[in-house]
Amino acid sequence: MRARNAELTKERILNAAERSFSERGIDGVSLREIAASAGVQLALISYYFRTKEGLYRAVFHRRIDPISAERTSKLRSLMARKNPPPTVEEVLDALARPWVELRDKRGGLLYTRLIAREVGDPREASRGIVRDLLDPIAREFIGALEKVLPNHPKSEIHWTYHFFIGGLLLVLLKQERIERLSGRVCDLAHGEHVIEEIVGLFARALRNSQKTKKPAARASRNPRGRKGDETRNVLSARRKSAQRRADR
Amino acid sequence: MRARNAELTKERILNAAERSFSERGIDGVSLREIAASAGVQLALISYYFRTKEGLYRAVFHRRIDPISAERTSKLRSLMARKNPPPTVEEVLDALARPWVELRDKRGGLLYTRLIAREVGDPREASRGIVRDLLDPIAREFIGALEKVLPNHPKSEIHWTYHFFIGGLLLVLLKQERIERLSGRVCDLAHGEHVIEEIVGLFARALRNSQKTKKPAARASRNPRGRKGDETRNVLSARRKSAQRRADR
DNA sequence: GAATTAATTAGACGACTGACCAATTAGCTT
DNA sequence: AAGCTAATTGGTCAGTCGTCTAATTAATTC
Repeated sequence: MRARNAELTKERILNAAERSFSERGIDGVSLREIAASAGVQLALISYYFRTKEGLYRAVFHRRIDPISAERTSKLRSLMARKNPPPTVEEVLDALARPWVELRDKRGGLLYTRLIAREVGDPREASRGIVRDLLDPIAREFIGALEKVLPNHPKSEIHWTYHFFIGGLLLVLLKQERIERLSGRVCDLAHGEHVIEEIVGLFARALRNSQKTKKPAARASRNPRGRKGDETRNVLSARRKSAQRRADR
Repeated sequence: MRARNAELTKERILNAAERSFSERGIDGVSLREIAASAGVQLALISYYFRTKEGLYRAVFHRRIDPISAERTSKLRSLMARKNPPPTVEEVLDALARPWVELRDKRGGLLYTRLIAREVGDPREASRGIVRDLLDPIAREFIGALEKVLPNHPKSEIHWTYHFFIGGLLLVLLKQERIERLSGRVCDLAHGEHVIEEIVGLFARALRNSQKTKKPAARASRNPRGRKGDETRNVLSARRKSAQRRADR
């Protein structure tokens, strides 16, 4: 007889479900498998989560709140800072870091994969998980990027945001493949390194954009719109480890 | 009675399968659904493709060969050109264009989504479709980027390649979401525009990298390793429509 | 310590799954 | 016109699916 502890039982089910769903998708797993690997009776899943989709949603909700909270609190305190003003690197860092660091925690990789899988699922729209849980974050970060880069056209900010997320998701998802292709040149194991690479690349792209919001409007200073003086110098305000690879 | 035409029947099955698989994944679809939407008897699927996975693989093989061929032929003729030498933009363009243009053809979006889905599937390793069909392309393009950017460290090239693919896949996959979030600021409908944005962004990032392969080795000309003189000026060799947005 | 409630068990339901088979039909060759 | 083979049909197979119900057990309350 199992010890009667509802919370523990739910946790066991959620853990097993998270693993199974992230490994084989919502349709690739049966509730019987989940129940078995959780060491729990099949009917307990229905008892606690009603349906299979209910369980699936519960897996998401368990983890999404802490991450979202960390992300937005990080971003808000960052954007509130006046001196020195927040940099592009810092905004992108606040966007990538919670994901990457979650990956390195126990079970975190599973959840990262689960999110990537849900994002890639054409049926996700009907579930609305992405829309409800991730859209608010997207809006907030896009808004922050627009504030940090006031002269960049809106469209470019949006494009960059989605390229960034896509790149991050793929890298977190296809770790083995990237290592295989790169001959271990890319160091996927250390999250700090991943953050450094992706933040660096996208910050560079944004900084060196030739486009400006209104082509002729504010053309007084910095006429070609590249290498904005004020955004460039705050590189010194970067995070600890980000410096170690800034050769010369 | 159906007209007896084996090729046509196979095509009908493959078309229906491509649609269903891309919409709901390999586990989200039953062979009966595919047979029904193809207007074909269930047993004909087994007859032509043996198993469900056999059908799945056939869907990939039907389309991957033309794309791979187009991509590599484009890339090879590009890399063979001496004067002017190939640019980063052109290499990235040859990488993105076949995908984007396929999307705009009949049924192409379905296949694009199918690939994204397979790439995101944790079980894809066991099938080996990505490894067999996409790894060769990846190696070739990474090699080309290394040739075009001889002073960039290998790792940066690799990272950039994967970020590029990830960004491209996500954008092609989540078209509706991006339009929703951007308030129609991003124009996903025109493939040319998508290519322009992603190629521009990543080329900018690569061009403005501060890193060099061997910090002090080949430091004769272009000592700071940024804004390579020769790569910068060939911007005029860019593709037709790429110019239309190069404001000022 | 009996009553009440929450947690857990065991089992069954109809529906659906992929695979397979033998029988039948149409088109081609000779 | 007959023979042969490829193409197509209708149906069956053993399993598995998610969900539900009724019975049983443990913990809590009065």
